[in-house]
Amino acid sequence: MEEAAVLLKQKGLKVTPQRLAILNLLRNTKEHPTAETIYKKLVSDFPTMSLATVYKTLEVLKNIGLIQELNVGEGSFRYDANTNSHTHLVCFGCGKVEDLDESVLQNLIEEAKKHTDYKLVEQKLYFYGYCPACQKMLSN
Amino acid sequence: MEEAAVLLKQKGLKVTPQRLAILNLLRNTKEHPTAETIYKKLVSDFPTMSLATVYKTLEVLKNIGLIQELNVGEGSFRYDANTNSHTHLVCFGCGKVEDLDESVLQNLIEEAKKHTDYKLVEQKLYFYGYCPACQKMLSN
DNA sequence: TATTAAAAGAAAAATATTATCTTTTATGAA
DNA sequence: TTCATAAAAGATAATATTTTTCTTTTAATA
Ligand SMILES: [Mn+2]
Ligand SMILES: [Mn+2]
Ligand SMILES: [Zn+2]
Ligand SMILES: [Zn+2]
Repeated sequence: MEEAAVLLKQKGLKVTPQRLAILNLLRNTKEHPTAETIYKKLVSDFPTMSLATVYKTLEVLKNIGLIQELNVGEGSFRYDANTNSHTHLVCFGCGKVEDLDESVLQNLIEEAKKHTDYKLVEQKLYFYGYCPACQKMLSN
Repeated sequence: MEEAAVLLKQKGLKVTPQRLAILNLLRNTKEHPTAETIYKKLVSDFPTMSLATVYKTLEVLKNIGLIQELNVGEGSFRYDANTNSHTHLVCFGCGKVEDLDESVLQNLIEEAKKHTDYKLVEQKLYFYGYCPACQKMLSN
């Protein structure tokens, strides 16, 4: 049995095809999809899938630490199976959201601690700009 | 005439009591209020104020660069009359949002540029944790 | 003061998300 | 393997935030 199934069981939660499908979809994409996008991608394989189930499942997966929720400032949340605190790039041109796969963040939290008396737990860093493709379009 | 009024005129926009009131409220608070909160604070002074006007005004003020919109991951946006790209602290305990008034961000964008081929325009950095008051409550 | 385009206000609509209710199913026991 | 049952899925309604539409009011200019 895979580790996600084990974790669900440990928490007293049922292992369902929908939960595994949503998790696997997130684990196999780099596009940080929204609940709506996830639903649309799964409904062909799971014709009875409902949007409510997607939302409820995302909540569950988030709560047990298998995924994280992103908020880049759109109307809706995006989801990411990479639960590490990592930096995202958001393209103003096409709207895509990508990882910045370098540890720009590495010592940022340590640096921030010097400047506040908050007990810091985590941080979110989003960069906004234009991806290479959109830069080309703009220059034409 | 104050500078905000001048700017509105320059853009061909009318200078209205509602617009000035919303801007002044934002300029005189440190709490990064939501549209709803702004509305509630103003409705006593402006009994005819409507929530739609608050939303439309925030959109206008944002578009002309007098305020910025924050999204710390709640259901709704917050607003800030400080339009500099600065870092925010969000308390998991009481939910308040404060500025981190140190330039933790200073060279962050320069550092990030080394690691991406995006054309970077801006960034958002939010730290999450517990404010001093909430730390005390937790330790009891 | 009169004209008028823009803004305000009121209310409806649109979205995203959450809650409720019924049906189905994963799970563990017999 | 069934069977019982609590949990999850699915359908739908409700909620909350934001946007849109429409009418009335007002800021700006002549
Ligand atoms: Mn990511
Ligand atoms: Mn601020
Ligand atoms: Zn792009
Ligand atoms: Zn606090």
